[in-house]
Formats: sequence, structure tokens, C-alpha cells
Amino acid sequence: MSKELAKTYDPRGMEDRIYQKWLDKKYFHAEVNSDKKPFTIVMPPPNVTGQLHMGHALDNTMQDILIRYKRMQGYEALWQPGTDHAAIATEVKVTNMLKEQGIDKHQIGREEFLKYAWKWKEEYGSRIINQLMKLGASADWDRERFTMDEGCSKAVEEVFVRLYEKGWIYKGSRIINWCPKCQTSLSDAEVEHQDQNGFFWHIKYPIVGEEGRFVEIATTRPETLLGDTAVAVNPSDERYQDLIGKMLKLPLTDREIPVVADEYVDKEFGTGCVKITPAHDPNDFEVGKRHNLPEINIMNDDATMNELCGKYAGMDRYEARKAMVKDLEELGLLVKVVPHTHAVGTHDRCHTTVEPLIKPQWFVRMKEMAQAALDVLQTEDLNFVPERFDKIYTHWLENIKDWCISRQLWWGHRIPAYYCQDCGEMVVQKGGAPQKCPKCGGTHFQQDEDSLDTWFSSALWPFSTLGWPDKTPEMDYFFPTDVLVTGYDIIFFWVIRMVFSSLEQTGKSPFHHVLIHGLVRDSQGRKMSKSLGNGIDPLEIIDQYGADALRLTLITGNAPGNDMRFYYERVEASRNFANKVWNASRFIMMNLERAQIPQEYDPGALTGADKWILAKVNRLAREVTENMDKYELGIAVQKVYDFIWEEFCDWYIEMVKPRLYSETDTTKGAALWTLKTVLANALKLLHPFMPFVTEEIYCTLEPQEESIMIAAWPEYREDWSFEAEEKSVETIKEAVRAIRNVRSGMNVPPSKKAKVFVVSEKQEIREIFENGKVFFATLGYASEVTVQADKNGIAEDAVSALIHEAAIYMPFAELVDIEKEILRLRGEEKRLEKELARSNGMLKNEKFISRAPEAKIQEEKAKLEKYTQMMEQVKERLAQLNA
RNA sequence: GGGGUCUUAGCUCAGCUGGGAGAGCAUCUGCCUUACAAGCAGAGGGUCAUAGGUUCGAGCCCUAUAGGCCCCACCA
Repeated sequence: MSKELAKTYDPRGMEDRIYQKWLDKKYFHAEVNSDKKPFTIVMPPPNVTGQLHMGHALDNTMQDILIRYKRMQGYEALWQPGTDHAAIATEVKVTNMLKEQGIDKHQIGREEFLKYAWKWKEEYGSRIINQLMKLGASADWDRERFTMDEGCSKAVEEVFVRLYEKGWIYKGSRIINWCPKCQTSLSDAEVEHQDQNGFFWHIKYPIVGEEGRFVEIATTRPETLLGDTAVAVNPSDERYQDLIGKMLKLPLTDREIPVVADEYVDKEFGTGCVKITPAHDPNDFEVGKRHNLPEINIMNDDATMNELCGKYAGMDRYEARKAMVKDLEELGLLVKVVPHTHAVGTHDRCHTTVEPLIKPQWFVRMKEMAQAALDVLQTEDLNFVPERFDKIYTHWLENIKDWCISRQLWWGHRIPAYYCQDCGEMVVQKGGAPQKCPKCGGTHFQQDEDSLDTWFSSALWPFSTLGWPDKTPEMDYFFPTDVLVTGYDIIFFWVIRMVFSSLEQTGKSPFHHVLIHGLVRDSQGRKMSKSLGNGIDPLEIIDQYGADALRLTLITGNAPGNDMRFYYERVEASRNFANKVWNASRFIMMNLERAQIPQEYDPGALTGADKWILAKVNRLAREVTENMDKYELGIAVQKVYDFIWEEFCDWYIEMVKPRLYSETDTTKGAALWTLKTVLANALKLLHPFMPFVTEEIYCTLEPQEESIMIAAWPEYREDWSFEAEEKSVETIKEAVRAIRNVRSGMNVPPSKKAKVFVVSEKQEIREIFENGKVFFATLGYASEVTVQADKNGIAEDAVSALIHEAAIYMPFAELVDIEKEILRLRGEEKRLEKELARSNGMLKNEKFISRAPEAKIQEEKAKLEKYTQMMEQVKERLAQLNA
């Protein structure tokens, strides 16, 4: 570490060097340690395919801030990191990579494909981790996990088998969301509804046996007509009473289908007649079940029409639509086409329109676990920050359907179900295929081809990473975790599933708090996306401005749960702040080098200014701590920022300069001690937010210290509370501002002129101003501040003198805005009157006296006394001011 | 259709339990003052969406209205 700070702040090189030092010193590592209280955050595992984007940067900065804060407070702080195998994302990526090499995944087969996939993971999987390191993330990398590593896979099997044995995992043929492009089933959460412009095709279905009579249906998907097995009307629809039970001729086919009555049909919508296609629509599927209708699948897995479709077989669903509409028109069965927008389900990853299909899939029964997850929110064990996300969580759980967990992918946890090759018996068990079939004794088994939804393993992440299902010291010590930090977009996918999985498997909520943040948008408020090309690469920002500046930008001025916009101007402002801290520190260290400073805190040696800034930094410590504990990171850092720049740099350092430059000033040592002490404290409070620059400065300022990371978080100190000095310096600041205004020839508003009201007991000070031709009314009320000095500096001297002297002789001045003060006091008077009336009333109320608990009565009496006293003070003050 | 959220300075946003209307950027004025021009000292600029209500007092609480955004939802 260099002894001296470089002349200008330059994060380049510095950050990597410091990070390497932290790694070498093992500061990020957390151990089971009975002497300390644990604090645990589990990192949302980024996809192995991922590249660091602004969302990651925000999410991980927030976590890093909390972890660093708690670590400094003396907790054994574990930030458990890892990556997610990201089933579909990775499979698609590897498939495409192979395609580029001319390899088709189906030709090489599952085994071979997985080899490529693992190789890909080994090669690129650590990329995102390295990027997180650039950000300064102090995660315990020694404990890095992967959702498909041995331990996590074991946890997955354990949970699967447990739920299966409980009867909560079942295999069934249901209508599911199918992505024709990715060729896999999807859960409801993976389907996004997008409004699309389409049409309503009104089609006539001839009634059998009644020549010339038709039923007119309206559909948005004419191509599914070939799968129709009924037409439904509402049972109370008078128009169609006589049709119920009759048969219709299904156009373009030679099939006949019945008219059924079902409440599902809305009389008001469309024609009131709905074609029912149980195999290709979730609602129709339900209707079909109720009426025992056959399910006719007319599509292949890639959403082309299958062999049941005659001349349309092989056509894509949209081509078939065109062709069939044309044919219907020629048959005279097409009544009209009406433009219509409707919500269409699309795959959230590839945006292909999903096709509802009936397929055998695996499901998790949700009823009981959802209820447990709802119940836990009523306890203190689970809290959302901000609270409004309670509702989103609750709403989703109340309407949850069984979770489709099987995917037709290779990259993932393969379902531990094995089928006997001889008799077809299914065995679900841990640890691989069974030796012998329990039914027929056969020894040849075939494992289920499907793999699990990637979120199945993510749902176990808070405990699988700590060694579950084994009984590990880590589980005992670090679990449940303290806070989960994530974006609101992932509550359904992940947060809820972690909660119910953990409740079911461990009996505990996986975390006590869920801190929700919003999205990072571009400067125009749009989502950053690859397709728009408006993404800003956090790594480029780090390269240009430093990780500290990026972190500060992401945290400042943003409330939990709210989206934010990202601007380069904001990054620059952050970088400028880092530079400010840098230079203030440089100034302080330059002065420290030239003088002896007292090592100990000697309150007697301190001047008023010293006490003022100490009181300020003391208050700051308390406020920052309070806000950190409320997860108000933006407010916390704003307070540090304001303190350092506006109080410490703009005022205290300026006030103290005359003392530093003087050869004779006896308070110089106190000034140096104060500068150093306040800087050290401010750096500690800033460290969680800007770890690198604070480390660099701190280690130079305190050469005997190893790192700011292991320094103790500043606590509030009673002996650093100097209220009188604080008040006085604030007054001086007002006075100085007024003088500066006058001096610079500014037009000072009358309101401000009238507000300068200085009381001084020190003859010397009065003389300074009078000699400097700055007129101050002492012990009185001045209607204006007059500066008669020429422009060459007498007034400036007076200002310096005022700052300097005032900072020494305390208490000294009081500044009052009379009119506002009077108004305030009158309001206060009224409030007190009301309180007094209330207290008096209660105490005179016999029922209250006889029935209320003694403590309550005492409390009320104390209030009465307090308010009476306050009232006296207010009246006295009002009388003073009015005079 | 249900739910959430927002509307505060030219722009982007803070404003935590009701009492001072704020920050950054932008604009204007004066300064290269030996920590910092990535800076210093100042200034201008807001009926806190609208209309009511509660309160001594409302950006904040209540009701309604208008507009924006988001999420959920099976209307074919």
C-alpha cells in the first residue's frame, strides 16, 4: 500500500489490486462461529449463460452493502454465492453453438449433448462470477455452488422423492403450455400474455337433419376447428334452447359433433356459441371433461398440423388457418371476419406463441404448500420490503394452480422415475435406477426422459447450498437466512417457490426479509434489452468510472421496489463524489504529516467547531444505521454524501484552515485530531457503498490498520452529542451566507436581510465586525446586514474571522427567523392546548380514573405535566419575540 | 375484469410516523482562493395532477376525477 495518495482519484488498477488483497486475506469467508451472531444472505444465482447486466449490478450491490455493513457490525456475515444451470437458456445456447459447428443435437443424442453442455459450463460458467468480482462483491467464493453440482442434485432428488411419496408429485395428462420452438412444456409463470391484433372468424356449422339451418360460432383460431368435439351454449340462453343435444356437421370434415350446454359460455360475447376444442384450449379442456367429450389432438409438437388433418397435414398452424378460412369461404360457411385484439400466451424466453397441448407431464400439487406459504406471511418470519409486495405474493398464491415441473430438455435434473422394461412398472427413488422391479423382478430400467423445471432446484437454493438434506453445521448456524434481495419480476418464479419449499422441507421460512428492488431502465425509461440495443454494460461503466461510482449511482435516489433510470450524468456525479472524498482525504493527510497530533480524545481541547462536526458525524452514524436497518440504502448513502460534501468539506475543513496554517494556535492539535477522527468515521460509514476508495484512503490514513473491511462500524456515542455547539455553528453558517450575499453585491431578498439576528457575548467578536465594517447588532435585532467594505477583501476577512472565531468561542450566536418562528410557535401552542384539553378531560373523567390501569393514568398525568411545561416555554418565547 | 403503482423545479427522482418543499443534472452570475475546475461562492426556477374532506396545520391521511406505467386474469 502506498504511503501517500496519488494526486488525482483514479479507480483504474486500484480496484483490482484491492480486491485481490481482500481475496488473499480471506475477508469474505464466513465460518460457523459460536462467538458471533450469524448474518446470512444467499445470492440469487445468476445463469451460467449470463453476462453481468445492470439488474445484476443493482441486485448484488445491494447485497454487498448489507453484507459489508453487518460484517463491520461484528456479525459472522455469510454471502452464499453460486450459479444456476438455467435449463432452457443454456440448452438453447449450446444447441445453437453446436448448430454453428454443423452438429445436430438429436443426432448426437442426450449423453453426447450433455458432454458438450458441461464443457460449455466449465468454459463460460465462471465468467459471470468474475464480473461480479469487478463490482466488489464480497461473497464467500470458497462456498460457491452450482444448481447441478452433486450436493444440490442430491437435494433435488430428496425433495422430489419426498413429495412423490407424499402424493404431491404426480404424473398426469393435462393440457399444458407448449412452446413449439423450444419443444418443451412450460409452467404458467413462464407464459407471458401479449395483446395481439387478430380477427374473429364467424363460421356456420350446419345442423344435422335441418337443411339450411346453421349455428354461427365465432373463433380467433379457425385452424383448431378440426379438433372440435362440440359446440357449447349457455344453458340459460333462450336463443339456443332447442339446439341443446342436437348434432352439427363439422365443416371440412365428415364428423358430427353435439351441442352442449355449459355455464362457461358468456351469452353476451361473440355469438353466444363456442366451438369446443378440448385438445387445444385450456377452457375447452375443462368443458370437455365435464361433458365427456373426446380430445382430438390435431397438431405435432412443432405446431404443424398432424396426419389427422387430411389436406392440411404438415402445414404450419398459421398456413393452415389461411387455407382453411379460404376453403370455408368457398363453401359459403364463412359469415364474416371482424378485427379483434386479444391476449395471446407467449413463451417469456423466445416469445413464440405457446400452443396448449395435452401431454403427459409431472406436476406438483400446490394446495397445501401454498396455504403454508400464505400463513407464514402472517407471522414475523417473513416480511416484504416494501410491504406492498405482500399483496402480489398473496394474490398469486391464492390463485395458484398445480405446478408443471417436467421439461422436455436434456440439460437439467433428470426426473428420478424409472420404468421397468419388462412390465412397465414405475419406480421413483433416490440414487439411481433400482436393481430389481418390485412387481415382476425385471432388471432392466429406463429412466424418465424428462428433466425438471430449472426453478425446481432454485427453489431449494437457500438450504441446498448449506448442505441440506445432510445435517450440516452450516444449516444449524446460517439457516434460516436473514434477507433475500431480488427484483419484483422474480417473485412468482422464485421467491414464492423458495418459501413453500423451505417450509415443507425444513419447517422454516428461508429468510426473514425479502428486499425487493425495481428494474434498471435506460434514460428514456425503457427496459434495457438486447433487441432494443439500449443496454448499458456495467463493465464498461466500471472500466470508465470505477465500481464505486457505479455502485453509488445504482443506490442513490432510489427507494425500495421502484424502477430507476440510468444516466451517464448520474455516474459522473458519483465519480465526482469519489474524487471529492479523495481530495479531502489528501488535504487532511498532508496536514497530518506536518504536525504531531494527540492520539487521545480530549474533550477539553476541542473548540466549538470541533464539537459541532463530531456531533454531526455522531448523528450521522445513528441515522445511517437506522436507515440501513430499514433497508433504506438510498437514504443512508444520501446522508453520508451530504455530510461529507456539505458539512465536512464545505464548512469544517474551511473553518479549520486558519488553525492549521497558524504556527501558534494552541488548538491546532485538536483540529488535526478531529479531522482525522471524523474522516475515519465517515469512511467507515461510506465503506459498504464505495468499498474500494474507502479502503484505499483508510489504509493510508491508518497505516497500522489492515483493512477498513474489518474495522468496527461507528456506534452512536453519548459523549459526542454537543447540542449547543451544533446550534451555534448552524447559526454562524446562516450569518456567513448573509454576509457573502451582501459582499458579492447580490440582491438579498428582504426576508433574508431581516433574519440575521446575532447575539454575542464576546466583546472581541463584536469588535472584529465593527472594525471590519460589518455591522452586526449585538443583543438585538438587525433589520439588515450592511457591508461597507470594499471589494478587496475586508468583508472576506470578516467572514473568515467570523467562521474562525465563532468556531472557537461558543456558545455565541443565535439566528432566528422571527415571523416563521412565531407562526410555528402559534401552531405549537394550539397543538398543546388540544393535548392539554384531552389530558385534562381524561383525568377528570370518572370512568377513566376508575377503570383504566394505573400505569395508563400515570402516563396521562406525566403527559399533562410535560405539556404544561412546554406550554409555559412556548408562551414565554412568544412574548419575547413579540416584544 | 381484478390488483398494484405513479403524477413534486426544464430533465430524472428523493421526501421514512402530518409541522423547513429538497437532491443530482441543466440554466444564469462571480471566481484557475496553495485538497479538489471531476472544483468554490451564489442565484433563478415548483398552486407537490385536479376537486372535495379530516386537522390548529396536508406533498404525506380519506373520497372522487383525469392521465401514465406495471402485474395478474380462460372471455372463445
